[in-house]
Amino acid sequence: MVDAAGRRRDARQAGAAMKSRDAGPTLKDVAALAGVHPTTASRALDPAKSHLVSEETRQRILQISAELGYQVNAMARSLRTGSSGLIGMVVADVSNPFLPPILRAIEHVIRHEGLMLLIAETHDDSRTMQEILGHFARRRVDAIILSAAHQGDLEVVRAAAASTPVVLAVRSVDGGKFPTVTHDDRLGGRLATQHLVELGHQDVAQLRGPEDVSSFSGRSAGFYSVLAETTAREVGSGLVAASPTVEEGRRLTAELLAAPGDRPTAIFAHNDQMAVGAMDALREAGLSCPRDISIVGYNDAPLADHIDPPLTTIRLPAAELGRRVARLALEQLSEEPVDTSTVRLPPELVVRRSTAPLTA
Amino acid sequence: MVDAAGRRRDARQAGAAMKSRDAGPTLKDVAALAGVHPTTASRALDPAKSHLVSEETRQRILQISAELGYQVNAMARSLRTGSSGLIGMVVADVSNPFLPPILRAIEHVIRHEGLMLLIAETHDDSRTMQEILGHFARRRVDAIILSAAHQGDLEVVRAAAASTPVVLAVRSVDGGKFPTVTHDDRLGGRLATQHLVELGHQDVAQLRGPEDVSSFSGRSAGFYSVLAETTAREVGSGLVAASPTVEEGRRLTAELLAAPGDRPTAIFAHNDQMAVGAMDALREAGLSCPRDISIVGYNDAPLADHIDPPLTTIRLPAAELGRRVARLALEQLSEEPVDTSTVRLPPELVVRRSTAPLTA
DNA sequence: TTGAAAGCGGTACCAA
DNA sequence: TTGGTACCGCTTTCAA
Repeated sequence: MVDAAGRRRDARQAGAAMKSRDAGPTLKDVAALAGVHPTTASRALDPAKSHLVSEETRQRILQISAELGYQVNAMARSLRTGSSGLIGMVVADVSNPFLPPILRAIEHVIRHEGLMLLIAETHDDSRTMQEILGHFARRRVDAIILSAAHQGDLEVVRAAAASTPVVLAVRSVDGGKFPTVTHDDRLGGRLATQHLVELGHQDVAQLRGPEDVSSFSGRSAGFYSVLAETTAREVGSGLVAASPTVEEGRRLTAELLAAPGDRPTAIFAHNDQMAVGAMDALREAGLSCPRDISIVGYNDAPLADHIDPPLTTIRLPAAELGRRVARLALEQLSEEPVDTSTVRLPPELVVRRSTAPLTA
Repeated sequence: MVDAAGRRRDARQAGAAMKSRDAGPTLKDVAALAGVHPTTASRALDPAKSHLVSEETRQRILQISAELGYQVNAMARSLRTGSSGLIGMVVADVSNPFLPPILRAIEHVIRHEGLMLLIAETHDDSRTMQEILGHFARRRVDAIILSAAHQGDLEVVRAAAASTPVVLAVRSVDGGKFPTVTHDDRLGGRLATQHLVELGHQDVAQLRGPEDVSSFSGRSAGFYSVLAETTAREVGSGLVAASPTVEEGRRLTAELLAAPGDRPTAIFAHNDQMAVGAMDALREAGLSCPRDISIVGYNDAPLADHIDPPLTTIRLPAAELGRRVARLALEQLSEEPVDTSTVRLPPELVVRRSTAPLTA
């Protein structure tokens, strides 16, 4: 067996039988076997420049490259060209059911352009986010898609944006000038609340997510904007979940039901998990949904249509959002002037059986 | 404003106002400002070697580095050291609900070691998988975690493993010698089927996932192994889903119910989505679960405990599986002899209300 | 159409 | 403890 490179093989003699995987052919190897200069080999293998090489030598190089199983070293290339071909994506939590469809759309667009997506989770921890942004900076990602921002992260995001283009997805940040694609949480909150009011409900509660996340503050704003236009009123205003989980939804609702004073006849939960938790709490209190209390969720999570009762909820335009975010991120790669406006896609109301007219 | 590097700034004059983000300080800049050789700066910034530098100069270098906001160029470093610090993870579909907890565990371990996880989806398409493996190869990932393999991918995986250590997760591949961590699908299939048989069911059907995926063939094997030990028999053996979705579960079950001959009194669905689809089909046929037919799912997806009726299912040891996979992948980075044995973690049965004793 | 030289930003190795 | 040199693998620029 001929060793094209003839380097580093002595290690075999010295050490114990090492895996032979370490080396891998380089462009130099390909060039040597083809009897050309590395530059020529480089040109032949680059579709954008292969026209500079005679058809004959091009074919020879291509064939040898294939025979050797040559794969360019992306790090060497990136170092030289200044572009890593990586887009960094920061999410709060992959298991949040609205994310996968968005990720899928983004990845589709990104990979179509020959780039790769680097995904990392913050678990809504600001320090973790900073760590991740550091990683991304060191890897010289070409752009960052950030869908894990809290309002308090403004300065951190600004710092990251100083060295790498940043696009905000899903969650916006006030005060910064970042290109953003989200969906209209305020409208979503309005749709949910309006639906309840139209069903005749006058005593409405909401289960709020953390208010320093734009998604949740937007939903709250929508909720209040509808109340302001009607005679309906909020019951129990302090219901903010530390994290918007099933368990928190259950706990907050149990508190709400146990509190003295009026009981709501409808609840707007800021996501489906909390809505489901609310259902649990009702059941434990001997109440029934929707007979005693109507519930609206948010996100239209998988199986939300199969729970008992099927959940009325708000659906996001996930695929469209993902595509837009990806395209926006790609636009940042060119030297064009950056559009820092915010795109807000409209969500829609999905009516199922967890909501019903108020029974006098 | 002083430019430490003094390079490439003329571009500003020439072109239109460009983003000033392109440059970023280099090690050379740090060294120059600190009045030392780049080598010394490199050592000072590497915790493993900073003891080779006098405390005084070390502090100076650290401070200047911080002031400049210096971030090492990971590509340059990797090129020289031969290690990219990336682990490539190939999954079939991020939205598959059993994945996020596994990803989380893997990411936790990986990031703890200072590495990053590169995640890509195949959508169960073999060509896409090859593309992804190509990407990973070019980026010189230090190891690949593959949880998207089909039995037919043996050669492709082997090829990838020739240049990069590969660890199989969740799905195993017959015939190759790859270190593997999965859970025991055969046992899971047995637990589900045994549960049904113990409830008195004699006419049992299964909704099978694609049989070229080890997860599903394992579950089938478990199913049949229990039948062979009892007097129970399978109803309608040809029920293989093209993809294991709610809709496919509904369709196959509708077919099953419409077929002439005996009707099963229990169904083992190879995942929760198909189980839910089966429930839909029952309802459409005017039947009730579990009164007429008991149903067992697989994976214990989020909200599986809240659907109507709450789903009896099999739960995977996701976090443990993720940790093991990650550790196994990290082990491959050292030159140790590789352990190619397969670890199979035990799943557990979660009994809810979609299964009930056979009513004579 | 091809080649030569330089350099991207670091680190390994050896010398001082 | 510090510096000098070479080089990781590729692409760019300029010359032939």
